[in-house]
Amino acid sequence: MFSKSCEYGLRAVLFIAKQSTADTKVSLTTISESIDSPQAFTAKILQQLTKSGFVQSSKGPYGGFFIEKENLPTIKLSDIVSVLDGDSIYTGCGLGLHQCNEKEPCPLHFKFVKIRENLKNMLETNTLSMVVKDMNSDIFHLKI
Amino acid sequence: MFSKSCEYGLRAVLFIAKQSTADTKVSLTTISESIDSPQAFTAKILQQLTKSGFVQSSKGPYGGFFIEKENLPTIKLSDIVSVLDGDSIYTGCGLGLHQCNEKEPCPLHFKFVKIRENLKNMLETNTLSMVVKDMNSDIFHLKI
DNA sequence: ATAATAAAGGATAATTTTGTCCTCTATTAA
DNA sequence: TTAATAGAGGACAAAATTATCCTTTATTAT
Ligand code: FES
Ligand code: FES
Repeated sequence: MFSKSCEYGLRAVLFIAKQSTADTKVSLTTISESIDSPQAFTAKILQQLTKSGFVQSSKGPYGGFFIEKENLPTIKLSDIVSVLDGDSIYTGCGLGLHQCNEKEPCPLHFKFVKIRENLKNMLETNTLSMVVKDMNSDIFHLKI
Repeated sequence: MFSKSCEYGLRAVLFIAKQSTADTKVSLTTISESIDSPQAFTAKILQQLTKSGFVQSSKGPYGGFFIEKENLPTIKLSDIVSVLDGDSIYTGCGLGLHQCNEKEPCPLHFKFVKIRENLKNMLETNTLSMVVKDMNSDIFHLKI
């Protein structure tokens, strides 16, 4: 469904978001150990997310990655997915036709659209605050 | 959502299925031109589908690919997807955790499961006959 | 039998994705 | 001002996916 980059990215963002509710910055090492992802690769992904402004970073001792608390309610999961995987998952044809539209649809278009809309809706209605709140229940995991 | 192999495979199967309702065998060349896919690559995909029994083939002049008419109502889209992409799309964790289950779910598990079930249900309830029937309406395309 | 047709299959290549390594830059504390 | 820490970024490497080429095998008509 998502690329590895996007999977790692979402897990990293959720981890950072959770820590940020307690004003805790987290280092790359902590992140990659906590979400069980390849460290250097995760660094690249976090670079994209900091460039796009959804994640903040600070260098040097006591530095690390964090998300501004006031942004947690406004950042949607779809924002992260868009940065890392683009929006072909929302707009692309499920059968790989070059353009997806109702005028020249593939035979599965109207069936795919429903599923795509479900996914889009789920990712757009869930903000980081909302997911982090769930994560207070300790049944949820970001690794293994 | 699907790999290129699976996209080409589904398009090829739908094309073959449509022709098979008129007892017409189709050659690789015809298929790849009709669905706008790389010919040699499509051949590999069709090999997998013939090995797995969903598609038939015959060599030599007047040969080509076809699907037994009586199988059209029983072959589901999910059968094709399983052959070409496996079933990780049905059972894998959306955030890439090694195992997806309700005991140690990722924070998006219960949201993902709904979407996965929608997709699974769509692919399992649509047989080749059903999709081919739609394809009689000439608004549907398999290329461009 | 022979030539033509068409799929099967092996080997290889190109491209994309995934992943690593090393140096540079910024920040902090001592 | 120096040493230590931590992200940024460039170069490179491995692996997986996508794609091509060529030979072999089977079938058909002549
Ligand atoms: S054209 Fe295929 S999903 Fe819209
Ligand atoms: S554990 Fe992530 S989707 Fe089930």
